[in-house]
Amino acid sequence: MIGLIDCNNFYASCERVFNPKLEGRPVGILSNNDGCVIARSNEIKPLVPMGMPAYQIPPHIRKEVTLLSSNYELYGDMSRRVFDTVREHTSDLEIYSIDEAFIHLLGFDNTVEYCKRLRSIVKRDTGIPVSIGLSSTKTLAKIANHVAKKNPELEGICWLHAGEPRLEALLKQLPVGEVWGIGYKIAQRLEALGIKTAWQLRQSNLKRIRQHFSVVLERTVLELQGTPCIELDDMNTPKQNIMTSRSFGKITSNFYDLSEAIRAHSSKGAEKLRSQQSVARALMVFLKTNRFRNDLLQYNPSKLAQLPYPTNDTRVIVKTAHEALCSIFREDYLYHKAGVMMLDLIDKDVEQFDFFHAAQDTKEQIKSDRLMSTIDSINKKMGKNTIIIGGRTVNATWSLKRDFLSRRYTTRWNELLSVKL
DNA sequence: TGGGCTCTT
DNA sequence: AAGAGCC
Repeated sequence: MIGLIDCNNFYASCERVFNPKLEGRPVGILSNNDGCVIARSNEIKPLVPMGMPAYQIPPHIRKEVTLLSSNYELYGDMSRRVFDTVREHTSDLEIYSIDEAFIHLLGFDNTVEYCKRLRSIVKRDTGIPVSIGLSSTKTLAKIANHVAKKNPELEGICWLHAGEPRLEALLKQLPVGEVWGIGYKIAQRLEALGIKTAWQLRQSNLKRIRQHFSVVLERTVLELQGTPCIELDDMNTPKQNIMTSRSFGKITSNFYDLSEAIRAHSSKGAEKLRSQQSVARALMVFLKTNRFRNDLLQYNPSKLAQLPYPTNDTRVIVKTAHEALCSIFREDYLYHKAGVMMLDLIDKDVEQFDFFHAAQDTKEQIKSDRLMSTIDSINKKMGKNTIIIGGRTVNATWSLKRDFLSRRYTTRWNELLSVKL
């Protein structure tokens, strides 16, 4: 049996752990640059739709709600705490996202009781409320989780047996677009074919689905029928691409703003490569103007650049990215976003023995590795950006807008929660 | 009016 | 490369 543990309103719940005044209040968390609402407490859900740009919230509602900038350092650490706690009580944990994990359980009689206990332990030890959906496949466990959240009398746990009559009734009133893996586009196309509910999808002809759509949807149908066929990557599976990008707090046409942003992004990309023991053979630098500003000229260039040899050396990557930037920069535009993608990644150890790519002098390679791992370990110990390559302006004009940021209560000594006695 | 990833066609 | 998905 598969269980899906999902943290309730995760970002809002994290904020509430350290600021109990937010309990019972409508709380929304904003995307980077305080752009749009990406997470909501239950109380704000009827007032502000998911994804609404903050500036579009009507003033009379804005007055009533608390909006916070996203504090990923806090959410990331709270996520780790939640799943460390879960891991103490289950053997098989597959983390799926910052706030969700699948667990594999034997279907013993008191599974529901067991999950209730787990849920209260997580709440006690981390302050985060979770719900658990149980069923025979991941897709059905997702639906069970949804049911658990919507029906408070279930106390956060819902077990859906693949064969039970209740399941049919439930799937019949579940719009097809709410099934995991079915987004807006596919839902539209399914509805055009007369498939409007999860039940109709479950009963539909596999061959027909395969013909009209893809194996992905075929697997979803099988999962709805109770046949598990969706495998997730292990958390340690190295990424195939690594992207680092940000939109700017303010649009800019200043080359030095852009070159600083690209330096920071490519440097971060190199760090990410090293953390998964990969090297890149190529990278791509891109710039974007603000597509919502019809009054401004649009320009969205990108430049693919080969690295001189497969590498994760910050110095080489920053230099290559800078040259790519120079080749696409035009000064007559106002840029809104810049980023760097690491491409064509291979495992570092494979690369070292790869005759065709052994293009770099071995001594230089060893020196580079030692320098990079020294930088990484100092940054790990002393805080990120303790050592950086090249300069960096604090509060650069391109940096993020985060006007409503809470403290990083769990990861910074100088931002700990203070209590007055 | 986000950022970062995967998969399939 | 484009287009779909997820959170």
